[in-house]
Amino acid sequence: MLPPANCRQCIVRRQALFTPLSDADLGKVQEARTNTRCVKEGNRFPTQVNGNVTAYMTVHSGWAMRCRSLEDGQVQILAFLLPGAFVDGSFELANGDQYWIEAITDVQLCVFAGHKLETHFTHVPVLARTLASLVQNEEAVLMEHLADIGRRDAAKRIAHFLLETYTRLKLLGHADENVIFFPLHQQHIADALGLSIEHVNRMLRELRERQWISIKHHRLHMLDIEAMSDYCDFNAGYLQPRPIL
Amino acid sequence: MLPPANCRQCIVRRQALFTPLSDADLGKVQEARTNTRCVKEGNRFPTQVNGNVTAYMTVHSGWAMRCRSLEDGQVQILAFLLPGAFVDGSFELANGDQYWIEAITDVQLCVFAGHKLETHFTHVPVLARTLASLVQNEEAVLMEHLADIGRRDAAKRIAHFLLETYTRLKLLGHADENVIFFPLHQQHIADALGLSIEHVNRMLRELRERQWISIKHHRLHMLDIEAMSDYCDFNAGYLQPRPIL
DNA sequence: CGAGACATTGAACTGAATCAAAGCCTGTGG
DNA sequence: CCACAGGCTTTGATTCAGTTCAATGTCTCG
Repeated sequence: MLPPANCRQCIVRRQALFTPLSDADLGKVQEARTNTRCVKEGNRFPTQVNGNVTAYMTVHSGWAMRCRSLEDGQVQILAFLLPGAFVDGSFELANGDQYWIEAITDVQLCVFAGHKLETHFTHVPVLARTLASLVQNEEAVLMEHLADIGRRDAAKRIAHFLLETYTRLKLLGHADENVIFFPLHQQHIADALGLSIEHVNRMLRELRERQWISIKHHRLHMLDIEAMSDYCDFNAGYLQPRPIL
Repeated sequence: MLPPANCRQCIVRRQALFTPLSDADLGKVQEARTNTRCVKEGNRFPTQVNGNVTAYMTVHSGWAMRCRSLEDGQVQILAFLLPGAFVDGSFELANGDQYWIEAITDVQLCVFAGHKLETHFTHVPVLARTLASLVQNEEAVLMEHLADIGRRDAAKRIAHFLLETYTRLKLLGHADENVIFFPLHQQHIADALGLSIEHVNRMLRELRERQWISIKHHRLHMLDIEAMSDYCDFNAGYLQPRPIL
């Protein structure tokens, strides 16, 4: 799915950084968008485009992940980025060896020239305020993951993760009839939740045998959201975007 | 340590939200500060003061923690708040049963009227931009905790946590000669790192026997930062505040 | 048809939890 | 000045959730 030439027509805009912008302000933002770009499955997001430092990007379509590698070769997936995600790549730029962002499926990116967008943060106050809100929403997800990994057992952890992912996509309008597109392999789930791939497999079987989920051909089917939410204490509250004032 | 009546003289200001403000802008912020307040050890931060919703606070002195409780009674500590921390309490306000902020020592707070500060976010663009940067720095710490809990064993996890805490205080200018004030009990460490208190005890002994640390009378002494950093792959890069543009 | 990538299963092992007692301060009151 | 109560810390023994190791199965694609 290619991004349109004009940001005004963009379908992910309402979930992204540029939600509350007036038509005039949106025009300014459009100027900062230097280009669009496809990152192929398995590749890392660019930290530079055309020789310019490009700290800012929006995921227009596809799935990506923010990664951290430890010195013993293990990988921790810190977050999954879905359409609409606004990425400030400056952190990865500064710590490129240990942190990076990688495409899980092919990803369409809108790339913004760092210095141009920074200018807008000053001239369009609501933009900076929206950025802060977006980062806070991201933070809420991270905090819930922390509770997940720190205090829930493997089965609940996985159940919670699947419910969260389903709900995020639903809020983005990408779920129909309790089914979502789900490109993750068991290794991704293991790396995100701090488990071994074999144990993920066993626990997924458990959830399958309870008739709560079914995963086939990269489609995740949620068969009993209520029972599952109850089981792992999932409450979607933390996923609701907080109002931008 | 009481906050001064005038924000211009505040010693934590350089680490906090109001770092880059001009004298005039600082005056505006000062108006939004409705009062200061002491939260006693063990008590929760206020979500209301004088009947007003007070979503914003700065920790002027003392230690606090952001908590999440799960339905089975377990607690996950999501973050420790140190002097200079800027707190947007709106999330806790909306999810008060499950999320809250609690004082570990007596804490001096500066409290801001939500609506007044929001106004300044619009009129003083750099303020909103700074907020976004602060939240991003917080996020970096959270991400590192995720890697910590997800992929490091208990001993490394604790070593990493102690190094992080020491470094954060050092960056704030609160460390002298490899010693910091350290009010945490073993239960706090357990709840932050997803371990049992007994295991925390055993692993602390291990670190003590290696002559890496010593904890006495609420003082943490770092005896061999180099060896310990090496052991647990600690790299302070993620703690450096990112530049506010 | 064969190769490679991913998923699945089983058995043995282990890091950390749990359960159960002591030990050790610190402050309080007789 | 001593006793003792309560909150933390320490230690040991046992158990268990989750890892590791080792195959085997299955799907897809050239």
